[in-house]
Parts: sequence; C-alpha cells; structure tokens
Amino acid sequence: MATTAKKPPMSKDSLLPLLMGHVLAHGLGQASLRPLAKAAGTSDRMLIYHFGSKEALIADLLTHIAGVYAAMLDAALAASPRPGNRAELLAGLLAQNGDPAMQPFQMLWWEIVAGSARDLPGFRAAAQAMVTKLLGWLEAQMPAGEPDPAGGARFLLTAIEGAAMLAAVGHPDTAQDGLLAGGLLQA
Amino acid sequence: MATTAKKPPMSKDSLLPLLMGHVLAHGLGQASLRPLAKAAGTSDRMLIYHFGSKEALIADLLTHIAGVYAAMLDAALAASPRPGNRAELLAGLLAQNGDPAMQPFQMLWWEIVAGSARDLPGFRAAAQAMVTKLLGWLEAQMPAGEPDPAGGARFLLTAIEGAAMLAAVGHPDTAQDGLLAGGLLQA
DNA sequence: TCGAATCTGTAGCGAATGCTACATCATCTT
DNA sequence: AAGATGATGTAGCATTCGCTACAGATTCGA
Repeated sequence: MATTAKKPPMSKDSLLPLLMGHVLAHGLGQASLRPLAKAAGTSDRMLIYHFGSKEALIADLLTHIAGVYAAMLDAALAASPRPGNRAELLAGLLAQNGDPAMQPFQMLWWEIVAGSARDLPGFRAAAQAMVTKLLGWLEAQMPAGEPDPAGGARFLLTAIEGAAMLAAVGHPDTAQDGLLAGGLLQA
Repeated sequence: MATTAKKPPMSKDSLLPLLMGHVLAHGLGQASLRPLAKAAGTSDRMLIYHFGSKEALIADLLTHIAGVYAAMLDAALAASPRPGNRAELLAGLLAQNGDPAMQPFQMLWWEIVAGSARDLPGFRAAAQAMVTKLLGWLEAQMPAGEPDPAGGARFLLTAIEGAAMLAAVGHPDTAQDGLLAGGLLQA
C-alpha cells in the first residue's frame, strides 16, 4: 500500500551522485563510510560491497566528480557567448568562481589539490582531468583574433587559480588588485 | 653514569618544532595524537596536558609554522640581492618553489589552504598570516623603478600561487608556458 | 522448478581515535 | 620539614574507524 519504491537497484552509478552530494557538503576529510552510507541511503556494508574498499570508493568518486565537472563546462561552453576580449573573459571567470553556489565545489577542489600534492590514490588523476578540461574550455573560449590562444588560455588559467587560492585564504581583494595592476582586468 | 639528559623541561615551545617536523613529513590529515607524541618524544597524555586539546594543538602548531615561515622570508630578504626586473624576480620565485627541499612545505600549504577554505579553527589565520608576509616580502623585493610596487607584488603573488597549484596537480609546464605567453617570463 | 549467483541486513571484530582518572614524582614556598 | 603546586607515567574509557563473517533474501538461467 505504501508508496515506498521497492527496488531501485543499487549500483555504483546510482550511489555516486549521492556520495558526491555528501562530500560537497561535508568535505572529503570527514568522509567516513557510515556517514557516507547514511547520505546515500545504505549501509557501510553495501559501500564496501560495491566499491571494494574505501580507497577505491574515493577514487571512483573523484573520477565521477571530474566527469560532472567536465559536463558542467561543456554545458557552459554551449550556452555562453564568446567574450570580446581577455579582460571580459577573465572577469566572467572570477565572477563565476566567486558565486556562492560554487563555494562547495571550491572547498572540495582544495582538498583534491592537497591530496594530489601528497599523491593520494585517485587525487592526482582527478585533479589533472579537471585542469585539462578547464584548459581546453578556456582555449575554446578565448576571444577571436587572439594571436596565441593556447598560451593565453594557460596564462588565464594561472591567474584564475592564483586568484581562487587567495580568495580561499581570506585575501579576496588581493588577486583583484593584482590583476588590475597587471592589466588583465579593466577598472 | 649514563649520558642521558634528565630534565629538559617540556613546554609548548620545545614541542612545536618537533611537531612541525612530523607534520611536514606526514601531513596534517594523518596527524593524530599518538604519532605526534611519539615524534616529539612524549605521550598523547602530555600533548593534551600542554595544549588542552588536539584542536588547540593544531591551531598553536599552525601559528608556529606561520612564524617559522615568516622568519625564513626575513632571512631570505636579508640575504638576497634585489632582482633587476620582474621576470627575474618571478623566475627566482618559481625556481625556489620548485626546489625539492620546499616540497614538504608546499604539500603542507595545500592542506592549510583546504582547511582555510572550510574555515577549520586556526587554518584561516595561519594562511592569511603567511600570505600577508609573502606579499610584504614581495613588495620589498620589487625591482627599483617599479611604478606600482604594491600592485605589482599582488600581480606576482597571484601568478606564483597559480603556478604552484598547477604544479601540485601535475601540470608542471602549464603555468610556465602561460607566464611566458603572458610576457611575465623571458624565454 | 530448482539451484546458483547476486544482493542486502545484522552483528561484530580489532585497531585507532581524543581524552580522562588516578597515582606518583619532583620542585618550590613557607 | 611540611605542604602545596606542577609535571609525568599507566591504564583505561567511550567512540569511531574500515572491514568481515554469516545468514537471509532475491533474481535469473537451466
């Protein structure tokens, strides 16, 4: 009689989005099996069954997150008009990074960077995938008439990531000022 | 008879350098009381006694690390000649960041950034202190005749941190290429 | 239909976690 | 000398950790 859905068959693919939600909300550092399982509506027992180990779960989860990120960029690329110049592109990127909706993703990103720096299993690959994707997206978004789109995209990427880091440590204006002084932004 | 030193009185100040050594070697994420105590030649019991709680210990440790970092920059400032131009300064900074001896510090740095992004107690303050110190150091190191040393320092800081992040995630050349394309480095 | 393979729940294990109770020892004041 | 104060060791507690053993349940092919 009850409206409870009986059999949505559980699988990695059905679990990963729920796990991602928990990790976005609470961070990777505090991600232990029982809370993760609770967030996904299962038990730690099942997580181990499907993923084999926590280490494998985290690795799978990171690749899934990288995939979601890539899809987001693809959607953004299809939706947004090509900016007219570098400053406009950079300003848009900074605004998007600063968007509160992006904050959980940003916080997760720094945990991935830290894990990548320590070469924890799965972290380096996910971080590289996301950076590579972002770099490609940037090249595609470079304004028409750029003499060196690849180099320009790499330049912007470096600036964006530096700005994101400074924002993360509570120097929100420092990067803005620097990019203005460097002529990458217009007042 | 034995040459064992009996009473070096234990204190926060005597413990912090040893704790820092352990954290540089193994990371903050795996820093639990018993291993930390072992590295410092004590017991978890004593760490709690001196610091009150693990949370307070970590906060004290981060402040200490920020102080050590500041002292390192002061020493470097006194020792190094003023570079002749921005590209020279930037190249020197990138080389220093890439130095293998700096790698433990870099890995720790990303953990601090991640903690700061999540606003873990003590992390934001330590990160801000270090960034502020580095920014001041950069301003003092800006080549003579710079029209806007403060803005230039912020610009370089953004670039350096972006480059460091890209190196941490296994894109070691991307930032280099970008900074070349951006005219901040000379080939 | 029936056996086999695939799922899932319950219960728990051994280790590690942060922290505490209690007793002991050293030192310092009066 | 006597007591007070601070420092240290031993032992343990309650909780959480990743993971496993075991037993039902379910599903699917023969």
